[in-house]
Amino acid sequence: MSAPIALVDCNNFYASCERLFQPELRGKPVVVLSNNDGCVIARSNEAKALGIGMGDPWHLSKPKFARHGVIVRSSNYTLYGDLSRRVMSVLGEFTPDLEIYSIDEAFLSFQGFEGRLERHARQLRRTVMQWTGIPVSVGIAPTKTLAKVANRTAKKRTGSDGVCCLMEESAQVTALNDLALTDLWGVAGRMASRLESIGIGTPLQLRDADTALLRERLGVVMERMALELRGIPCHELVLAIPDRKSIVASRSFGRIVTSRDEMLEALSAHTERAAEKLRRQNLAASQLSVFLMTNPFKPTERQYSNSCSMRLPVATADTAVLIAAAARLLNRIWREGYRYKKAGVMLLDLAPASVVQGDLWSEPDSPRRKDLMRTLDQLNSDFGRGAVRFAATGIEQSWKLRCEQRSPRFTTDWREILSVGG
DNA sequence: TCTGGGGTCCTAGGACCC
DNA sequence: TCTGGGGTCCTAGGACCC
Repeated sequence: MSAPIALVDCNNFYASCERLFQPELRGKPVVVLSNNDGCVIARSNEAKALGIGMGDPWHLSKPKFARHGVIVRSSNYTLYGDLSRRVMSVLGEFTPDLEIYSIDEAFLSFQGFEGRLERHARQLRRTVMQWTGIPVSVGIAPTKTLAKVANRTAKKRTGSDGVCCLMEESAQVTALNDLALTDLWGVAGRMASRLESIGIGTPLQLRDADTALLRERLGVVMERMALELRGIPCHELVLAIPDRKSIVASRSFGRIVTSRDEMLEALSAHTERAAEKLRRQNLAASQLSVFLMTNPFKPTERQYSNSCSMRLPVATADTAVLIAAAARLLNRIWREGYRYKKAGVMLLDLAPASVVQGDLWSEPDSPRRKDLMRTLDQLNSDFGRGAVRFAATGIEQSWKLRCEQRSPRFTTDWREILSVGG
């Protein structure tokens, strides 16, 4: 039997956070809205009971909310982030083997607590409530996928005291029988349709399906899913926090954007935020991508969406360089005459900045350096001295890493962009 | 008028090399 | 003149998650 894994999940996390500081919200339907107050991203149990769905657009739901006295809050991510850290630190008191999976969820190893798993879970639950005021549910099972099922069952079953243990096969069958395919962690609408098309209509049927067939028809993900449902772990706890592989900064516009200048301003702001995140995590990016789009919810309007990415000549976390590159990319995909609703910047191909040591400046005659200097001169003439100065800093820090890891092809990409830009 | 933002993993297919 | 096939790397796109 595999070691027990517990999934601790905060109940209606954002709504619970709002309640913490406004006790008068307790017992009432509460929803939290997304950026720009666009749509519902969290609901208290009372709000769920009213049939309010995740992602419901606020502007369509307003009358209903008014009718039922639903209390509405704009989101406050600083608050949620802070409370999340507090909850996680309490969980850390219970075990060092902790994987923080998302802002409101963590997987814990319960190894060593066999025989008193539920008692241990109840104590954990009480402690988190006492120390942070946030209610959590705990699901225990031999695999992560089953722990997800257990957590869901704990939330749903009345009288479960917020804890559900699915270490026994019979208990697993009972719980799985209560679920639809799309209740499983990793199965959404499209995959459910594909499963149904090969005769698998329930979680139990998926568990018992032929794994070779699953792999052949649907890929390795569903094969693992079946194994996990049988209690055979395919996903281990990830105890060390891995470096990010990409960083995104994007926003829907509060009001429609139609001019290139305004778009550039927005993208510059996004790039700045992304670069800040990058530096905070001590990383550098080698690739940058920019995207923009009109409002897809308005089918009567002419639609346009596009994206463009480029490999940077060096890995950098420098705001000026990244903004200069983003401006170049915008020139490529900008089309006049559309009503833009959203835009963003993505940083990719990230590497630890601390590994990056440079010796470019000690090799004054290196052809790569000359290549780069021409590029920088061009940047300089386009974006002013600042760009070059900052770019030089970036190169100094990252040249060696680039040379070791990449072919020199990137220089042509970079110059191609420079020569095409408008 | 008004529909979020930030991530990960897997796969297929093309480029390239030998 | 004949004109193969396997391995690897990279990218774009799909699907999913919170």
